[in-house]
Amino acid sequence: MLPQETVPTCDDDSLQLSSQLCFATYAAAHAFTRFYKPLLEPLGLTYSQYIVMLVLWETDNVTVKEIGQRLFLDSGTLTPLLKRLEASGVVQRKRDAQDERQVRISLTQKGRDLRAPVTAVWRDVVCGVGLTQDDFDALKNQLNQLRQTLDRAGRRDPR
Amino acid sequence: MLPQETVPTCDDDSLQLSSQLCFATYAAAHAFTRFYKPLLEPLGLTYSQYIVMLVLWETDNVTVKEIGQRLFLDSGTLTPLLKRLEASGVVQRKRDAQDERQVRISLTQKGRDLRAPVTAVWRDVVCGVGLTQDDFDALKNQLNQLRQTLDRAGRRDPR
DNA sequence: CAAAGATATATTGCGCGCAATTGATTTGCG
DNA sequence: CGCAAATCAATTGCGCGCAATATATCTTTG
Repeated sequence: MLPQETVPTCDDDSLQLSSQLCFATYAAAHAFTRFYKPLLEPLGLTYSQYIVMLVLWETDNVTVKEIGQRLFLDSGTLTPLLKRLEASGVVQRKRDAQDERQVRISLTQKGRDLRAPVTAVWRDVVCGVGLTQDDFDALKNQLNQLRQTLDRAGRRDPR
Repeated sequence: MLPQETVPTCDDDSLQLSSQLCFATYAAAHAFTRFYKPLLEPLGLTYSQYIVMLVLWETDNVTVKEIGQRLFLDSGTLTPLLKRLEASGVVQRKRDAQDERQVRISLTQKGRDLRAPVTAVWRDVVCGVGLTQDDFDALKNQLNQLRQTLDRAGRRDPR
């Protein structure tokens, strides 16, 4: 008998909640935001704002578009979010002088100062997930791979 | 040297987007809903409505609370969602005669008829994720485990 | 049986995600 | 150059998630 690629079964029973990889992903993602919420709240950040700040701590003075590409979010999500971050004083929004279509986002001192307490939060989360380094990385890589596959398969006619 | 549990590192570089398991989970979950959207749209369902229907196809005539427990959602999310499902004619909402606090959700014929086309959608998704049965199940189980760990760790003083 | 507490759903308010559209700016092409 | 197409951000509209609160109903307890 030849070794064969076993594709997940598609019989009738498979349409159960417990069989759904999508639901496991969905539920785990929401569990993460629930877990983060009380930790980020004292810092005045939501989970989505937190991942935007991660981008800025890595690369300051980026455009809205660049943030969107890294986070897979669009301007409809980012514009109001960034305005809230600006209102709370952690970032500054400014039209690019060279290309006035773009808006560049830069950290304020208050924004830079948030990095240390957020690092502490992140330590809590790492402990909270209760995984070894290897399992942590393996799971992360599988999910990144899955996202990429889904997004590529999702574009119609990907020639 | 003793074998030791390797906890994920917490040095300064770890606070990068690419190191974040939470972001990988978050992004994969949104990729799933993006992938599902054009497939479910012709059936008049959103992704969230889809997972509610999964519950109902497994167990008809359940209370809002039971749906919430299975999906980790509360009444603030479910009540308006179920009203929309009722408005589109796929479910019926009715106060329980024995306990008037409860609202029981049951499928209409139109709701039962949706099961077949949704099974077809699910086949598309299974192919879209491009995983073998084993990888699919393993990833699903790890995510379920992760969700459980996060939710348990999240409750303060879990005595 | 009445009051107190527990339970189930509904409502309100806020912050996302995202599709679709708009407006401003820049680029590309004849 | 001049105008059409492309690009970027903002806006609008809708459907979640979820905390906090409100309301109605049931249960428990004295």
